[in-house]
Amino acid sequence: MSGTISKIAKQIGINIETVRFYERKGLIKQPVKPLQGYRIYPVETVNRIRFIKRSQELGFTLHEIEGLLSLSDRPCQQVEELAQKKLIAVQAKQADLQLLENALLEHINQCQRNNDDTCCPIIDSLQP
Amino acid sequence: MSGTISKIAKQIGINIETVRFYERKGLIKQPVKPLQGYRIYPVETVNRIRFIKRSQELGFTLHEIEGLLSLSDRPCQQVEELAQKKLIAVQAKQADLQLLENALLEHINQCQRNNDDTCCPIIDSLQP
DNA sequence: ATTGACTCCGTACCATGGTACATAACTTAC
DNA sequence: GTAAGTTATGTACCATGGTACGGAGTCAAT
Repeated sequence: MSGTISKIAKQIGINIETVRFYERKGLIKQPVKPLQGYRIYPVETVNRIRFIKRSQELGFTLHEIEGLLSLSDRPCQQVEELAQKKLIAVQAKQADLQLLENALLEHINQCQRNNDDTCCPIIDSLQP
Repeated sequence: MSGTISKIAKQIGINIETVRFYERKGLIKQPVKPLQGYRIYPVETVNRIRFIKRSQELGFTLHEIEGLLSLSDRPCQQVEELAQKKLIAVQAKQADLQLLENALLEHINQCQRNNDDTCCPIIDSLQP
């Protein structure tokens, strides 16, 4: 679970440089360098990176993820407020995706009803 | 409909520089410079830019749009396949967002029932 | 004790999708 | 015909999210 940078990077499935990039961005904190040996990245940091990666898959930017992560360091009251804000962001994103899905579905449907192989409704509908 | 660069940019609602950017990217072709006067962007180019913008709204990258544009002479099937792939990705993203929304809602609830102001378990449950 | 693998650190570079700006030439309006 | 507005052209810069690399230092095994 915990380990040196290459161990945890491999475990998570990301590049070593990405770990360092997150350190530079302040998204994770760099473990203290021991007098002897290499830095050991604790489980919490590994989990934090996984959280970042999962959030990215959900369409959050690193900046937004910073906000999500900051939830964990604050008193409960503030956490709730931030969570509410994020909830609204998530719901807005869902609405956007719904629009996108509808548009795609409509275009695909038109395409499937099309017998004329020489023209495509998707292309046509995108062209004004 | 057709016009000089600033006319058509304003018409489409984009920056002049963006038109030039698309020229540099090869997404549209630069009209021939006439011996007298400014370049005139034909209707086809205006339509092509609108196509690019509409496609972007549907979540396609410029690279994918290049593919779409080059496919426009090809059978409908290939275009449909591209749209199908995009649709599946969109639906997966929606499902993930639904999970996140549920998690946020649940933890906002927990937060409201929580009397201990020093700890707040919101983030932990979002972690893998 | 030396080789090979890994870490550390800084800096440079990459793609994506633009945006800005300087300078000159040209066009249009008055 | 002169000023104001546009165009033309090249180059530089921006944010985002990384990736690569050079030159140390350090570690583990033979």
